[in-house]
Amino acid sequence: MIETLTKNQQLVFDVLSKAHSPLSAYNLLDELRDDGLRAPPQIYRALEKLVEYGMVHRLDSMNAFVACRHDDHHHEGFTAFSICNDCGEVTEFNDPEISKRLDSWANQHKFVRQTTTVELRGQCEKCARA
Amino acid sequence: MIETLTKNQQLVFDVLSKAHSPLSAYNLLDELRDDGLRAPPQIYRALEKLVEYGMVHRLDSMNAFVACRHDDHHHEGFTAFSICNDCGEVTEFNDPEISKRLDSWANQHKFVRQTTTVELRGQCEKCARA
DNA sequence: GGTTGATATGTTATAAAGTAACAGATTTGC
DNA sequence: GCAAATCTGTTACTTTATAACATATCAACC
Repeated sequence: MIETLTKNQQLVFDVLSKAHSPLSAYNLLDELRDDGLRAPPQIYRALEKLVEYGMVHRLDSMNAFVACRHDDHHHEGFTAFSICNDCGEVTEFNDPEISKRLDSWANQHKFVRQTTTVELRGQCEKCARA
Repeated sequence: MIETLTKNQQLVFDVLSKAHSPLSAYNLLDELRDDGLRAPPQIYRALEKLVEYGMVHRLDSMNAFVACRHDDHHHEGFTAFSICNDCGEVTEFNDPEISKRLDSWANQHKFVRQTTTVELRGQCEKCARA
């Protein structure tokens, strides 16, 4: 299922795809001012759709956004992230065992899970060595 | 290790302890205006210490805070949360297997983990039935 | 091709969350 | 009792996010 992006969605997605670390909505706004995006709602609306399509992830622990690096967005379940506090490097991973344990906890407690946030903050290998 | 709280820390902690759902810094400010807390930094400074002591948790996915419900704060590792989007009920849990898998991922990728966010958003049992 | 309903866009204004910086008060350890 | 560290109060500001409303574009159907 490939989504057809609107102009603003495409602009936002392109900037995020080329970025080497997470960008805030206002970082995106700065990048895209010359392309005619002048106000926050234009950015937030594009982000909302991109997140819905699974093409962009929102990092709750830092109020910022990254393009999904998986070829296939829409992988079921959730995505976990490690985020380097020094260089901003973000790595996505998905451990089925963790997924299973969260499911199992939710089932036992009859909690209807809608979204899941898993974020590790710390230092990436390179920054830890430095 | 029992922390001695300062006046403002105690005020903030008391309000959080009595609350039935997460409170934002500004909710706390509203509650505590009559007690002499008039500006955001007073709240944020108290929260910072309380979080450091492990007595309060910050919920990244909603920019809000809850008092820790475990008798012993300072449990090693991290705490996972389920948060009801309807009623705000928060449950803390700690699955050692998840902890282990996250450790294992971090070790394999030489990622130095400093903090961990695990938050499930959805509906609690009661709200799911309604 | 024109009408209609849904979705996307542009804009202004404002709300909500968080921090910098500085002065003064209080506590702690010696 | 003094010095260092910590906590407090305050002003002003930055960053993040949304409400509300008007206009424009698109898709589908007759």
